[in-house]
Amino acid sequence: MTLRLHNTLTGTKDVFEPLEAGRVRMYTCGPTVWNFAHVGNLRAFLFYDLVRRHLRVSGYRVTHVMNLTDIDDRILDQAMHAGTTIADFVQPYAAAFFEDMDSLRFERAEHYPRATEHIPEMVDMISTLIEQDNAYVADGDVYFRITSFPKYGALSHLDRAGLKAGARVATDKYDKESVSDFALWKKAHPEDEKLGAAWDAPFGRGRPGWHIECSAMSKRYLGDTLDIHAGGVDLMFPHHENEIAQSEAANHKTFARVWLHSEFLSDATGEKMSKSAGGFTTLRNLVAAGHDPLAIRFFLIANAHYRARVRLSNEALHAAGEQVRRLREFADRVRRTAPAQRDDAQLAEKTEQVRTGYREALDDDLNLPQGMGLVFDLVREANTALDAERMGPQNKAVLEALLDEVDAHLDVLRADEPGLAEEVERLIAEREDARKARDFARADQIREDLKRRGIALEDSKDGVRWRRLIEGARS
RNA sequence: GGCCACGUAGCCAAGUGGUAAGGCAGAGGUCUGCAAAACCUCCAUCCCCAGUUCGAUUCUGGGCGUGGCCUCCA
Repeated sequence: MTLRLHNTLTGTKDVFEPLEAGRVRMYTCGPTVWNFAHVGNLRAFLFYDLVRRHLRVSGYRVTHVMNLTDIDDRILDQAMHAGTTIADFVQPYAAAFFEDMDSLRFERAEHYPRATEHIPEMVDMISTLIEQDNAYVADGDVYFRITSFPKYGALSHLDRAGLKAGARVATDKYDKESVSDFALWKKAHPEDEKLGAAWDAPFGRGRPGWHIECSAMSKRYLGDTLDIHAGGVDLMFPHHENEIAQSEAANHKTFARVWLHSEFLSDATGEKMSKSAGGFTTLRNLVAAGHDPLAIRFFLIANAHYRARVRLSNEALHAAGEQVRRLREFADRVRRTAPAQRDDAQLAEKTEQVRTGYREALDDDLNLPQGMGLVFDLVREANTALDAERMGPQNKAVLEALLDEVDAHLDVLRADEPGLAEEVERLIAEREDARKARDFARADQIREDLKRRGIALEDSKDGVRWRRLIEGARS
């Protein structure tokens, strides 16, 4: 099994090999906590989650760093309007971010550094860049001198000419040597003091520019060279390009060996979802609309490949919910069915086939959608075998192992409410008595009552089963 | 204007130089006290045109369409 990942730097799927055997250093661009994360943001974050899970499945020890940007122009603006400090303004959104992460079952990263807690590291790096003439001070601001870094543009494949053509920004706003030079440090304004957004530095009091935090914090937690750096495609330019310039100029080492970029989520109209454009949907919105967070998780990581654009729609979300339901139903059935005497050779072969194919799909640039196609194919065949009572002990063991492997990525199968309400069991028993007495009216009434409370009952030859209805799938 | 993706059934979507996974939705059926679940059957010549090839949805060129980046942005 060799893992291949699509590296933006080379534009091809390359065999992944970390610098240090068995260990992966990964940095991923996290949220700017000026608002709730929207589903598009979450897609990128969930992509990081998939990467880290698969690395771990592949046997690597992963050190994953995901930053929280808690200072930038938007935060400054908002805090000003709210009449608070940036720290106070950001707090609820940072908390909301972690709540969203939890309800979507992100696996926690090892570090979540915040920009404002790493000012000294940034100041150090900026000082180095100034000493080396990679940066210059202009009227209290500090800029990175792009002409000092010839490789600039290698990641996004933009050349200087293209940059100039695209430079439609108000260029006279700053004292930059060149329009494409970017800010490392911004001079403090009087308002910044009130917002708690100014720090001392040898080159003058001020606040950090956006890009420097990632360079400084990744160095602090992961060293000069990262194995993997990931983010959304919109971060490729200029953010990641600037990170490379800063880090490589300062450290004289390759910054990141593999760059992974996930595609956008578009809204119903097919356009990119973005906070600044206004029309965006948060996880809270979707949950309020009746979608299960795990259906959303499934939709975002398993419905389409991470490098394909995805359009958010109720129908697609519903489909994802059904798929999760089907998988859970199946996993549950395998678990609770007593194995037959003998194993079924055909089922054994199929399971092994799917298991191999699934691994290969994931190793091929994390093609989870393809892997799921195989899994659902097996679900059907295995259900047939279960119907015919052909699942033997070995079959069962391998099936369960496969489901565990799949859930190592998906994480939608494990239940989060282990202790089943005793009351439900009691009502089921009561309904069974009613059925035996052929009092179907009473039996149906109990089933209806439970359904209204979000619990479905199913009669099977192995007895009555109950399950929680997925939100939104209630009818 | 520059650079770059994508266009597969009602919807979502994977994929391959040799006549297209999977899921949702829909139709019919088996099973069942009813229902649910499960299973079975049905449901696409892969945007258009030209070229390369024995053969292209898959390669090349052109066209049309959609979208992204070039500016804060996952």
